[in-house]
Amino acid sequence: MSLNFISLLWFITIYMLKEERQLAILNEVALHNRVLLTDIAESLDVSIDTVRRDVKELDAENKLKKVHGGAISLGFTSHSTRNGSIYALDEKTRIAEKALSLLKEGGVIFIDGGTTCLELARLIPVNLQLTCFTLSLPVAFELLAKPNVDIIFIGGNISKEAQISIGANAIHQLSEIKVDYSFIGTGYVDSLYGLTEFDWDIVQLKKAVIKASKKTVLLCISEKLNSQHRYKTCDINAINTMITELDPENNLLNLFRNHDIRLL
Amino acid sequence: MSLNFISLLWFITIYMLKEERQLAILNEVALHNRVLLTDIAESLDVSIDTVRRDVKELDAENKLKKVHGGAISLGFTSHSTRNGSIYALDEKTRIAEKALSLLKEGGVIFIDGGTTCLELARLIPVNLQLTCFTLSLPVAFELLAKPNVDIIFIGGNISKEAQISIGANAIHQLSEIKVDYSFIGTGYVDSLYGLTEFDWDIVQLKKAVIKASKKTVLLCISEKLNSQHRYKTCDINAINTMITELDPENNLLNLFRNHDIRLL
DNA sequence: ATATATTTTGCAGCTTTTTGCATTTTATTT
DNA sequence: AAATAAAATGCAAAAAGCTGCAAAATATAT
Repeated sequence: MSLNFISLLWFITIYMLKEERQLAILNEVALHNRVLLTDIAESLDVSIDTVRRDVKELDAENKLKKVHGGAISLGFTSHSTRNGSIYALDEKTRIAEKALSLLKEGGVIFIDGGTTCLELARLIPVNLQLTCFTLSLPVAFELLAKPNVDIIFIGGNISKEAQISIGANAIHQLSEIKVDYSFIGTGYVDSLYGLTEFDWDIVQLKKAVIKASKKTVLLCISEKLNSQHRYKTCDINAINTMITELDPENNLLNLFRNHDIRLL
Repeated sequence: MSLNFISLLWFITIYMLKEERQLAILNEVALHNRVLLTDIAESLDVSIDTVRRDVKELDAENKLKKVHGGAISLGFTSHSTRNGSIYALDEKTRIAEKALSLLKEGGVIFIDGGTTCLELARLIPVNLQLTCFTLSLPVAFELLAKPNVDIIFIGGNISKEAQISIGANAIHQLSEIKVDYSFIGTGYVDSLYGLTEFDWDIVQLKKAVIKASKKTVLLCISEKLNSQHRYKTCDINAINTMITELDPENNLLNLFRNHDIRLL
């Protein structure tokens, strides 16, 4: 027992457990799709041999792919959903990174479809324990790679273009859950007209999602700000937090400051 | 032009893993269908010899076609989900082809998880109109490519290893549907002991599938014949049609002939 | 708590891989 | 056929990987 206390002390000060180290490596790989053994050795302050052995083990466990001089993500090689180039990927990645800060160990969240939300799913740290609802096939796929994430897929009719469940069944199932946070995208957003969509079905779905959430987080590239369309999902006030790739103080966000909404 | 971001990457990291480089080459080929070795060498800032060797390897792996002075895309052959080599793929393809003969225009079917069933999903003709239930993420993904197939995904907890919905929710939803044909796989099958599985959860699910089907079709490579495990899904009589890669008259199937089961 | 076994880690020497250059061979073009 | 471009070949330097080993750390047993 007292030994445990000592190892805890060690952990805090200098020493890192093998498992922690390997998780750190996996995290790095998940985040950047690649690592160099030398970089890891330096940043974790262990010899390159140790890193090499770690990577070898992780490779044997199929957690990553070891290559000459480093390691790459498994998804990077095969069909990680993002082979087809995603529009404004950099912005979306930045948004997703900010959203990560809202995630808490053991939390229950919902992740919407769309490339920005997919990016969020992709960036979830491998060591974070979460329960995650989704109705997006690509998101579910991405989450398969996270050993500590419980995935619950909301079934229903699958929309080919959006690759998500839609329809009455999906909506009904949403009505039976309540998550801490939902991370959603939107087709259009305006400080006055709120969130709007081109598609009526999608609106029904998003309404159900918002109703199923204690807090709703909107992930939205700034390009979509001050745009609107036919069908309304909700008022801007229904959103608790809005994350764009911009600095929260950016002038482009001024119109949103009057509302009861947190900008990130 | 489109390689600019890569040279930026290079500049920042000073070193690029061989795999990354090859991925970049593949990307360029996928994007423009043709590349010149000299261009690649310049934009990736490596010698032309290195590029040449890379392209040679990629060609050997059938990722692209090497031509004099450059490389060209293979065409739209391999861009499906099946990169990871599937065990006994030939056999499974033959099974799936036979299963296709049971599909009827406008039919309502269920497709199980597993590589054999995935192969069936892949081979569904693009012009065939179907309504297709599934609880397998890979199957759903594959069906996205079929414009005339309505996909209904049975939601639930997602099993990471099987990549399917499991649990009470999935089972309950299955209880509310009835399909013309279900195409299922099994872990083990024996003429005497019927269909068995290693996993109890899976058994519950398959029972629900069978109950939800007017007719049940078992897709099963002959290697699994006469094997059994702990938990029982159903008697062999519960199966209407069994499809293996073998000729229906093959002696290996003799034990199954006594039962009220159609062999294909 | 102490002693013992097991695992982990870093190091040294040696092997393998990767890469760029020089040279020769092969292919393409005019 | 000559000129030119591309590919193959051999080679050497540098980087990375592997193996065995001893010290250190951790786990287990007494």
